[in-house]
Amino acid sequence: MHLNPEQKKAAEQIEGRVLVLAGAGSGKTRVIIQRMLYMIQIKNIAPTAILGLTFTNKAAKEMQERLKKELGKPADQVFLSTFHSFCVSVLRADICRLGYTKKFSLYDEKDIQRLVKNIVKELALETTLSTQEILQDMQESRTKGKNPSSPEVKQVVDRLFLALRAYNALDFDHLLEMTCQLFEMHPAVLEKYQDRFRYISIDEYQDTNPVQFRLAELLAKKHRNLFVVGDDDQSIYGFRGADMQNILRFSYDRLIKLEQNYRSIPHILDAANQLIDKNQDRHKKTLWCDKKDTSKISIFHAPSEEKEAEAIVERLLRLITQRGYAFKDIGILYRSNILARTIEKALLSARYWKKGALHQGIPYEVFGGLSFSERAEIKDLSAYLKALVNPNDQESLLRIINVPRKGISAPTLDTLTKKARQTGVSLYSLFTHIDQEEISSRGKNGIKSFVSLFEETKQRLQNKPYFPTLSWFLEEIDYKRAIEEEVKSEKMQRFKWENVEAFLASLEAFEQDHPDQGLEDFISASSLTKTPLHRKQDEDTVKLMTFHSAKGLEFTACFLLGLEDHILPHEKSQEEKNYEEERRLFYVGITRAKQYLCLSMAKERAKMGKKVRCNPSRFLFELPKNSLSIESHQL
DNA sequence: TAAATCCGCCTTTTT
DNA sequence: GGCGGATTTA
Repeated sequence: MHLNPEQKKAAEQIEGRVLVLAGAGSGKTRVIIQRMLYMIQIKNIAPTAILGLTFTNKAAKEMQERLKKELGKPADQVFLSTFHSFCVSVLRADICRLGYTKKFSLYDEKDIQRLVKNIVKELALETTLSTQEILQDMQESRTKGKNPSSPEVKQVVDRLFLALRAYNALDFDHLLEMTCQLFEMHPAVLEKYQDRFRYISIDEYQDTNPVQFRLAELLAKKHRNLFVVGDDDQSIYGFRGADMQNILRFSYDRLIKLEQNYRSIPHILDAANQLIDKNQDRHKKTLWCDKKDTSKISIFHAPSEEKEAEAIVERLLRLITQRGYAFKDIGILYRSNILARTIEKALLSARYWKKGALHQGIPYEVFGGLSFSERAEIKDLSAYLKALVNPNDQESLLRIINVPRKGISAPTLDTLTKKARQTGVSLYSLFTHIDQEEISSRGKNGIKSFVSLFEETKQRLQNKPYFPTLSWFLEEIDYKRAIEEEVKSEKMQRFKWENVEAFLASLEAFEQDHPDQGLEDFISASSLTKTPLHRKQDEDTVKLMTFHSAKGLEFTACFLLGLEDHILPHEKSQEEKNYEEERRLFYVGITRAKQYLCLSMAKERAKMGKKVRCNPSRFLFELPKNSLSIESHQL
């Protein structure tokens, strides 16, 4: 692997605090991999002393694979994972010091929302804040590591934490918070990790929030070897608590800028550079390349969103027929998911010739929407497992106690949960002595049959493998029939059942790959990743996704659509006068393209069922005219 | 308890 | 315009 001089500097700077500002397409993953190789092969550093933190599973997996290709088996000893998975493994070992047990459950945002809703209802707060606003305030105060803005919200947060503790459950933010707490309250534990991971690197550092910052600083405090890579110009997760100041004010011993771009042609880079230069709050850098292709960026204005979509499809087909591109070389990107609708329709009805035959429908995949672990049936299955592993997990228990339906009504459950809270007894232990409760006999019978099956399943789960027990359990509760009764369309039933099978298959695969790990490890691994654990190959399809999900990817050809004021910058961002992040978002979109980039907008667009007139995005006027080729929407 | 209707939402969302 | 969640109704 050849490195340019700047990349080489970065790869060979092993000691101290190093900040690498890596522009889009500047080969930063290559640098991280080379650096690890250099440490292990040249500097004789033990692979186990290296920790690499990333934000996505995809990035972690890619790094592990690339490292393995170069290094072989020792690559497995390098600890490469997401912040969250790293925290899970720390907490599994030592969370007992914080009053939890290692079989804790993980709650996702939806679970927390439900829980908070109930808490708000129960507290009957005298406040004008909606549950939504409370959630938002809570979220913000937590990621920023400060106090909520009102006493009511504080009350809700306190209550939420009490509930989570009683249920032996954590949410995603908690994983980070608790790990920090553990390290701060138990220096010996921290020191164990400091001494093990003497060399730490963090990817996409511009996306760290204050808690992640704290965590990284704690880990690196003793040996001071912290290597962070990022691009402040690509910080687009501010709305989730990411704090750009972390990268802008990182105190470094050495700063290295990677500005040579290996991805895009000159006009695309010119446009990107000139656009982002309008931002004030940034480390100044300018991307350059040595490519000679002088093609310009296409741009057109269509009379309607339908016409815009058709015009994109037409251009897309030209790329295929005239330039020999494959579908998978093409990305269609937009600000928000709703914008996918119109373009999908146009892709479905497109007709084209391929290998002498007339085809209808361009193959495509839409990214985003409900991820695997968020689908109702998958949430049911993991709720079963969570409750089996951790019977204190009241939320999971409530989710599945009446699935499939067995006559346990909401009021019955309300009575029981209230009693559980007041007496400090877990809901499940009330279930096991249900005869003593005053509830309907139908409810009693339902709960009794649930408890006996549950107990038997727990017995069977004492022994590995778990997979046959789960299959047996699903047969027992006749989950397939429950799905069939729940949803009408046959297509949907099939889809859901396939998901169930995929989940079972992933349990089986996990057990084979990790024979020494427990069921709780499988559950957290599967709730920390969006896709089922085994993934299909990259198919030859056009990819549709938001600017946000496109970060880190590249396409030979890119279409950015809906570039209208109110969409980009989004109207809700305008209220906060926060244009800079929106500009970065556009920058991320532009820099995804290697050879061909097409920008488009429509004069009118449906908004909540009504057509409204739209103006071109103000950002378009910031691009160099010389780099644009203004076209009619009709070719 | 389950079906029917009504209401309010609608930016992005690595984990 | 379309979806999920909550509330009302049978």
